[in-house]
Amino acid sequence: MDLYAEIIVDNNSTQTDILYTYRIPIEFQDNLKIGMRVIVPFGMGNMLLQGLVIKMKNTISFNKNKLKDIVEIVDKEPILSSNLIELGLWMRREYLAQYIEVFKTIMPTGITKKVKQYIYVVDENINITNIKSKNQKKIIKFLFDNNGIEFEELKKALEISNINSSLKSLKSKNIIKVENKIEQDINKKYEKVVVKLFKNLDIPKILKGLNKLAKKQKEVILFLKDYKEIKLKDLTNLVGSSYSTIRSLESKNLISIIDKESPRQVLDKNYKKTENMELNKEQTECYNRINNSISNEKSKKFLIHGVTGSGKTEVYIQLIENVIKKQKQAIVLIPEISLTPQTVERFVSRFGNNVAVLHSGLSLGERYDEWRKIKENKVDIVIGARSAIFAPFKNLGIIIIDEEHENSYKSSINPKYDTIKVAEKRSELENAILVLGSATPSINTYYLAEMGKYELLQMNKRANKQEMPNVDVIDMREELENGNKTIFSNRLYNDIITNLKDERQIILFLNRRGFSTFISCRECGYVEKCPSCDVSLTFHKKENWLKCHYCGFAKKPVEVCPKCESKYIRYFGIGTQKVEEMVKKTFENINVERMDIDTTSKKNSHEEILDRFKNKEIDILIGTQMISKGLDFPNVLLVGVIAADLTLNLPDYRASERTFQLLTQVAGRSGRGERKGNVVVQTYDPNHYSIIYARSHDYIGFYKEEIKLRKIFNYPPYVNIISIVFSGLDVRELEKITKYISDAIIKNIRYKNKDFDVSNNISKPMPSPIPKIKNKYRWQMIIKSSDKELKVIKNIIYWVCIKNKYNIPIDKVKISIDINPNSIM
DNA sequence: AGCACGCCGACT
DNA sequence: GTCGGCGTGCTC
Repeated sequence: MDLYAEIIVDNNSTQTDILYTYRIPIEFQDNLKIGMRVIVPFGMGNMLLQGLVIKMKNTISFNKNKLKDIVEIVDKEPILSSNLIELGLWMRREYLAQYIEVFKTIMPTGITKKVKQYIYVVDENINITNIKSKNQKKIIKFLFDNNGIEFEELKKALEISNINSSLKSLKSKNIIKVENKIEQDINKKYEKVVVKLFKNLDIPKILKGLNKLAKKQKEVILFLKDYKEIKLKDLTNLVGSSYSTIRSLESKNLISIIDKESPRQVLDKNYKKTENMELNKEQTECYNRINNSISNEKSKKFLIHGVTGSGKTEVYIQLIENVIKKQKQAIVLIPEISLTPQTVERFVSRFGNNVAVLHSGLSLGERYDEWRKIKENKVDIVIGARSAIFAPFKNLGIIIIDEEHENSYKSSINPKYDTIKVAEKRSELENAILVLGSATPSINTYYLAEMGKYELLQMNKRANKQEMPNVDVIDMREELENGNKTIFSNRLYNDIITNLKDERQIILFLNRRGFSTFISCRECGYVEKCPSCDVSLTFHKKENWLKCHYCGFAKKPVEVCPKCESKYIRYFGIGTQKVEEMVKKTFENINVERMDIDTTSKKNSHEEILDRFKNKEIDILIGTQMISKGLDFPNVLLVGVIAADLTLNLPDYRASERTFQLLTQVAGRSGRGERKGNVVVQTYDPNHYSIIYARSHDYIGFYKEEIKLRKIFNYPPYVNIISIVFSGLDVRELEKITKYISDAIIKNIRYKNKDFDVSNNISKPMPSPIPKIKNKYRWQMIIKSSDKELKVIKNIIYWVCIKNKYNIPIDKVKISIDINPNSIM
């Protein structure tokens, strides 16, 4: 019977982004299934590539002569379920990505197999004088000493420009042969294990049979009495014997030494086991509502809006318990930055080694091991950052997304997917429950809850009946008028003093790192900028460097203005480094620590700082938004926000939303113990609604105000935003191409829909808010689209920008398309 | 993307 | 003739 497979080929090009059909040879027809990887010949050179089987069928609609055969099946079992394949196909259309990009995201990283070619001389006694070509002679000579060398190595060693044609010619003359071997990037980790082959009953007999001098061997035999098998390393350690002792026992067939796969240990197993906590009234209500749906086994979506400290995690845990009882599995997503041991511990201490953890801190091998634990049904729960949404569970029961509003749920690389949307889709495909949770839901999600797409569950009280902290807003303009030029208002200063006296710990928050944001000449106004990006350089005092926060460029600060040679160089704006310095200057004999990207770049430094804070070795912790999430330190009664305006003044439609979320989250770090906490918010804009509502912990009030503005100014959730960013080295060319593309898109949209309001929904192409990054100029166009029109517009963008229907010379520019981006900057 | 093919000019 | 360089066009 004829059977064909449609395959995604492992080739990173928009031009090969289609499904290719291959014939399935008879001998593979029984074993090949959708979701397996195969090796196929591709292109004119029949280069062997990995492919993923997406569909199977028994008829084809085009010329059979073009068909090639699948060469080999890679997997014994599908690595992707049909649900995950469908999810991937959906993502491709939704985010205008390529097949290969999507499926590389869904598959575990590094699983891709590469075919390597090994080159051999057929006859080692060949007479090379018969070979006329210089290059071919060179190759054969080299192969005499390096027979069976890998192709890439040969290429590197010989530096022959057109080595492929020389090899081809040699091959056709049967002088060399090429062997293909499939190699995988990551190898499983193996460990030697000793298996007992004798019965305990026979021990006396065995001991007698051994040589009198074989003292150690006898010890080992006796030791093995209590074991069926034991790791070689443990055995030699515990008995104090050497490997040779064990080996001689092996030669006597008393034991065998085998290589056993050992999963790398990602979690520290020594977490204390904890029991369920009793749920309060609100938690119980919430739990029951969701649990009903779990019992009904019908896909449903929930949004838990619960204030900071309302005990959402405990509800999640008890829901998961029930899901597992039903033989189903659970995915728990948390934002990357709060994926600290503190959060993971809560789940692991309840579920033990039934949990797999996936996050960016893992090595490729570790990640692969965790993935396989899920795949092989060794765990029922995965906890991880956004990519854990693709965990290959077979019977998914629930997806929980905590801190639903977080930016990191939107991917900024292709496919630029929104985890919330993907989770919605997956929960529908798998018939699972989706639970989103947040103290400050994103405006989008809350709107959808109001529209009935999510069932809204409110938790307004803190679980241990703690009171919400008191938030005071300080007008920094008044402070200045009263002659206070420091970065601390009188109020914050006094509060810090009292809290230090009471041996309480303090968190100070400023969402900007470095020392000064820009330096400029007072005489002529010259500002030091990055030579390859169009942004001002940030001064980092500790390293005495001006750094570019976009490309990492760094230089020593100037003492004289390079433009007018004036010595009056001034440093403007404050960052966390400056706050640190001011704290040290103002409050003596205290321990201060700063936590931002600059101090936490080393592995584990994040945890180390938090551990020291927990052990009260730090009095004042200063940090960026890194410290706004999930930290639960009962000894903190004061949180100070140095400048709330930073996020507020960004030219982005979500600036208010961000500010409100950030203030609420930071405030939530205060008063987690028995006593009521305090928050001091310093700002130059105390009457801004996001600050006013954050002060009274009034999410709903904020939401109502914000959603009104979104409607008036035509922003999400009322429209979708599509951002297309063009970047290239030549500005004039970039501008020209951007305009061609923009015109083509507008023309097509008009053609499809005469009534489309182009002037209100499509921005003219213009330079990006950051017009240059890493020497590449950036132009941008923004399209607003209703849900109804979105599909058509995306399709137009696909044909114009990706398939290049109009033959615009787009190969010189990079086009990045982002559907509903995090920010439009 | 990665490769072959074809065309051209340079070099033995 | 052979080799290297480069532009073009295709990949089931």
